[in-house]
Amino acid sequence: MSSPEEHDEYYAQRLKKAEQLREKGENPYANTYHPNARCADLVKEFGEATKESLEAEKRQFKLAGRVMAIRSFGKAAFVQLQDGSQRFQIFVQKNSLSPEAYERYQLLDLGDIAWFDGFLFRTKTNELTLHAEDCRVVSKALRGLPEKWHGLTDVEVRYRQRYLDMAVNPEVRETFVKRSKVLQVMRDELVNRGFLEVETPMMHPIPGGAAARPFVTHHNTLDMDLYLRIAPELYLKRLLVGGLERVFEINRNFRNEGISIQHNPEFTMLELYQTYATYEDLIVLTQDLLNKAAVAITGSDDVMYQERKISFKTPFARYTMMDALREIAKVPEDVLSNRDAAVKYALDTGIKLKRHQEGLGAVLAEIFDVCVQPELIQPTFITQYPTEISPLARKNETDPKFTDRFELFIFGREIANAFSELNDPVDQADRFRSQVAAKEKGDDESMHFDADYVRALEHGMPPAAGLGVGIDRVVMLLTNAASIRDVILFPQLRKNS
RNA sequence: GGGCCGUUAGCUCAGCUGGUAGAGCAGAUGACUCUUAAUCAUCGGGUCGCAGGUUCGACCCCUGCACGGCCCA
Repeated sequence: MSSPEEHDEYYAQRLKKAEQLREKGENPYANTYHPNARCADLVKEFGEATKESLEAEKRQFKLAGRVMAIRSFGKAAFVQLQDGSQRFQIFVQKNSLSPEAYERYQLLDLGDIAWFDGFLFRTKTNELTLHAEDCRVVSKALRGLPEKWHGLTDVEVRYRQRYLDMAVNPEVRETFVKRSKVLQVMRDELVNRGFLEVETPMMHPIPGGAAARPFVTHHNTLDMDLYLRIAPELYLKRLLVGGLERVFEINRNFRNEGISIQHNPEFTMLELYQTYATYEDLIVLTQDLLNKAAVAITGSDDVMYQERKISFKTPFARYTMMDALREIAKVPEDVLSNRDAAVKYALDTGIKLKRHQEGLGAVLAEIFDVCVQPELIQPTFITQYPTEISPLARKNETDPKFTDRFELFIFGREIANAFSELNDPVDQADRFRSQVAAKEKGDDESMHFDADYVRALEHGMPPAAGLGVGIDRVVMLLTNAASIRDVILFPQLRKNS
C-alpha cells in the first residue's frame, strides 16, 4: 500500500483531470448535485416495466454513486454506477449530451463518484438502464479501484483499508448490514419485553465482572489508572439495587488477550439483567433472541455455517455439565466425584492444568472445555457450573458445589453465559476473597475484591438473573463468517510496517 | 510465545535446476454509437516485504527482522 506521499502515474493522470474540470468551471468535489432515487428503487419500481411503457413515460431520474465499470464504444458507453443500494447501468451517448456534459464524461475515471441525470429505458438486451442527459464528476478519485473481476482478496489490505473492501466486495457490505440488523432485532425484542437500554462506564477503577486481563489507561487530571472494562456486569447489577428491574447494554468489552479467529481485543457484548427471574427464564429468553435473529437474518431457523447445518429451532438441547461429561465425553463416574481421579484423567487426556486450578470443579471444567465443548455443534445449553469457577453466580439450592448458571454453545463455541445472580453480600465477599487468593497464587485472570460493589449488595439487590451474549460470534454464525475479523469493521492489527 | 504457510506491477497471479521479470485486469494512445469481465491494435508500468550472507551470478539457496494468514499454547 503506498502512502499518501507516494504518488504514481495514476494519481498524476487523475489529478490532471481534476484540474481540467476546474478549468471548465467545475468543482471536482462539488456538493450541488444530489440524487433523487436509489438504484434499488428503480429496479423495484420499474424492474417489470416494458420497453414500450418506459419509452412512453420517459421517467426522469438523477442517480449518484461510484463508477465501477465503463464499457466504452467511442461515441457511446455503458457505465456501471454503484450507490448504497446496488449497481445500475447508465447509457452515455455523445448525441444525447451537451458538448460540455460529454467533455465532463470524458474526464470520468473508474472509481470516481459521479452523478447522472437521465431517463429510463431498456437496452437491446432488455436491461433497465438510465439514458444519461447530464453527467457530473462529484468526487474525483485520485486512486483507482482494485481489480474488477477478482476484487480485493488480500486480507491484510481488506482489513486495513476496509473502505476498499466494502466498495468492491458487495458481500462485505451485506455482512455489516446484517450485523446491524442482528443488533436491531435484539434491541427491539428486549425493549418489547420491558428492558431499558443503559450505558455504564467503559473505564473502570477496578476491572470486574469477568475472568480476563484488562487494558490499563491513565487519567491525567485525576492522576489515576483506569481499566478499559472487561464486562459491564457489576455496574448493571448496581442499577438493580437502584430500582431498575430490567436493563440491558450492548457495547464493547476489552480483553487483553491473544487475537485469533474467535477473539478480537475489543468485542461487542449484550448483557442484560432481569429481576425476579432465574437462569431458567433466561434460557427461554436466550433461545428466543437467537431464534428471532436467525430468522430475521437468514429467513429460516436452519442456518448453514461452514458446511454444517445449524438448527435454531427452539427449544435448544440442554445438559448439566456433569451429564455432558458423562454422556458426551464418556467420562467415568469416579472422575466426576474424585479430584485425584479427575486430575489423572485430565493429564492422561493431555490437558495441561494450571497450578492454581486446585478444586475438582475447576479440573472438570478444563476437561469439559477439551472433551465436550468441541462436540457441541447444535445450540446446546450447559447448566450447573462448579461454584469455584463462577464467582458471581448464585449457588444451587440443593447442591452448593454448583451454581445456577448456563453457557450456550454453538459450533463448539461459547456464545452466551448466564446465571441467577448472587445477591447475598456476605457470600459475594467470600467469593471475592477466594478470587484474590487465586490471584495471589498466580492466576492473573481472577478477580479483584470490589468493595464498592459488595457495599451496593449490602443495600439489597432483588433476586435476579443476568445474561451475556457475544454478539460478534452470533453475527459470525448468521453470516457464515469464518473469522471474527470478517464481522468487525476495523479489526485490530499490528502497526503497519 | 511456538510450528507451518505467504509477501513479485495499482489489483489478481505465474516465474522451472540459481543465469538478471511475465500474463490478465487496470492505465495511456488509436479504432468502435447496445455492452454485460465488451472487442481489436500499439505503448508505458517493478527497491521481487526489509537487512545481511553464500555465489562469477540470487525473485529463487541460507540467516535475521517486519507484516499477514492458519494451527497450537
